[in-house]
Amino acid sequence: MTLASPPAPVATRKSTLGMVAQRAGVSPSTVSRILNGTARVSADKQAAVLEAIEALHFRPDPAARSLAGGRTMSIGVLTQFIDSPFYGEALRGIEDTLRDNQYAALFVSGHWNVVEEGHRMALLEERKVDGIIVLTGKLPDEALLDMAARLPVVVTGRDLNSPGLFSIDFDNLEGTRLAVRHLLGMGHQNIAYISGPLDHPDALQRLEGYKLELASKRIDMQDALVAMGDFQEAGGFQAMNQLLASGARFSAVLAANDQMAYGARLALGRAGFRVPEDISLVGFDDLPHSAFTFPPLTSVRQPVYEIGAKAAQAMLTLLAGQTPPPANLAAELVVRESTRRSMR
Amino acid sequence: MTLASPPAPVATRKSTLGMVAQRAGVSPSTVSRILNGTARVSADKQAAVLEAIEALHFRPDPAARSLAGGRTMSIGVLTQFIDSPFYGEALRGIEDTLRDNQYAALFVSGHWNVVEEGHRMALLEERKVDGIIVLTGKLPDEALLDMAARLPVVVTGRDLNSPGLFSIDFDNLEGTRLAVRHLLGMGHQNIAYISGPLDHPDALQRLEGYKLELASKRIDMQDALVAMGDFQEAGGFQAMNQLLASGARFSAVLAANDQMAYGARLALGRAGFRVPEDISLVGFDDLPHSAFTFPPLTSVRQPVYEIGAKAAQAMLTLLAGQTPPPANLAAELVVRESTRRSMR
DNA sequence: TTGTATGCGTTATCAT
DNA sequence: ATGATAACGCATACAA
Repeated sequence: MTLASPPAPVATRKSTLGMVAQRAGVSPSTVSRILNGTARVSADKQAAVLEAIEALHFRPDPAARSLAGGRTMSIGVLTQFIDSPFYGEALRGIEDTLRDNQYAALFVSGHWNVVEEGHRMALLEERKVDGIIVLTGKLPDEALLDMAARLPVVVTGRDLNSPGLFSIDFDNLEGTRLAVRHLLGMGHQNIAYISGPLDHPDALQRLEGYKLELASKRIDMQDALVAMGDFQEAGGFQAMNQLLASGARFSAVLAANDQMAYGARLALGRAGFRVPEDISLVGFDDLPHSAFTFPPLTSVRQPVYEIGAKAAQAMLTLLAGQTPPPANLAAELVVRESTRRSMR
Repeated sequence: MTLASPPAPVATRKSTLGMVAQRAGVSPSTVSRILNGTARVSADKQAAVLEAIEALHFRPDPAARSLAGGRTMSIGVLTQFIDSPFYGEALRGIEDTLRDNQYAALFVSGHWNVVEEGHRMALLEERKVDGIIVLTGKLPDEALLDMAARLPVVVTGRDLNSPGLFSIDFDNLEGTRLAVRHLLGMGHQNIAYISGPLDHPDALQRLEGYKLELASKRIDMQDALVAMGDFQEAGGFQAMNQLLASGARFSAVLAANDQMAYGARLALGRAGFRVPEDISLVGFDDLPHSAFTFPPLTSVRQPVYEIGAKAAQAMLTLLAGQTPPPANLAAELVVRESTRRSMR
């Protein structure tokens, strides 16, 4: 070992932990400890290292960390469609929160397909993410529990807790109840319902809320008033046409999501019905767009951005070895101009 | 070296390249070579290794690869808002294409803010992505060129090519020209325009197209017919109100994107104007939703998913050391029901 | 064509 | 509290 090495030129190439150690006159381990808060170090060394990090613009290499068994500072996020209008806001909430904490998000899409979701989860694990946030999806609870045994997991859309697994449920059931109550309160006795595909957890819960609220008011649900959609505009359009063609009587329509409500609104217009003069219409999700449809759509609002942010926060808490506080984000009804008192 | 090792238990823990080599009876380097196609190996060894990989379910560790200076098999994607309705489809195109080629996408958001975009680019480089796809944004060309010197870069929204840099431009200018031509052809002489924010590249190009088409038909542009929006519904709404309040005469409105067109349509409706009977309305982007507004919106369509897919393909080509073929995705006008012949 | 040896940047184990 | 040292899993120069 040569005694006198030339004074370290400031960050010629990419600086490493070793270079920081050298410049601060400490061992690499000490630098690592300071970086990770793994152990206490004396104040003076701490200062020297911090100075060196600053001077060399040092940033730990995620790959090296990963290899050495440390944190990768990245969180996997299993979403269903990267361009989902609904979950999109949640992604933003997650991204913002993680970024503020030096974590990077690795987004993958499961396309509402169990097999694909499984593959993506495996990919995330392979990539050694520090934790996984699952936005709803169709994975069986066991799969999540199983994953949670190895990695912190936060999941939305279910009520399922265990050590290492934290869930934030959507208020789907209460959401549709709110909507039905609103319509009932305005004198609508016959409320049609456009459901999402029933193999979809959100769809199931929302339909349940519709039934429950009706039942609680002692109104019997008419099968002829329920049509199936696909959670897209096209499905809402078709479902509405079907409802119209069936000859069933109704003065209001509740769609299981806003996109289907948009489609239904078009079908209604085409058939010569005015909204809300002839038929009242309510959506679910309160997409940003819903305040600007014609007429603006009454819709059930879920604080999706906040849910994403809370999910990310919960993940950080889990990562810190603590238990996140239960998160309950209530749905609320945003009344706009697509609903009015029944004239019948 | 012991002669008889117990028959390798199939993938007890995570299998490594070393384990594959051992099982196949070759050296680790040979396995690596086969994995990367770095050199030719004899057919028999090749087969043995492939068999072992299969049997052990071996998947190379991205972190280790990265550390050793190899590919990370991940591509950074700089988008502006992870939940953008417009670019969302491009993200899907990118994701699909990359996934089919064993690459993972690392999405980051720049929020149309040069500084933030710079930070995100740095983050991507830190994470040792193999290449970066930039969806438009405000980064100066030099920044991209600079990055391209170190990493393959594919960028949308500009016309800028150099070794290691491939660009796919949107057809913004021709897009608005198409829309104006359509309106002109229907007898509309006074066409109002709702522009996006002018510090936004897309907005600038689209406005230019509007001006150019008008000029080419020897119609002089009236400043009073141009209002500024923010590329969101709210901005379109306000801009439309402003246009209405100004007392300017026009029989058609062209909005620089669909979201503003939605807002404009609401403002029009509120003011008692019918679309298209009183005023024709054209949007830009042809978001999936536009086929279902009331009335369905005539809009300029850009094949966004395809652009995303092409960008990803171009990246793969670049990664393979080749030059991607020039990609020209033409815009087209989708005529729906928000436009009709002028009655004046 | 194939194998050996070395290093990538960090964390963890074990000393001290 | 701090330092030396050994992995982590892979790619690659070098040797054969």
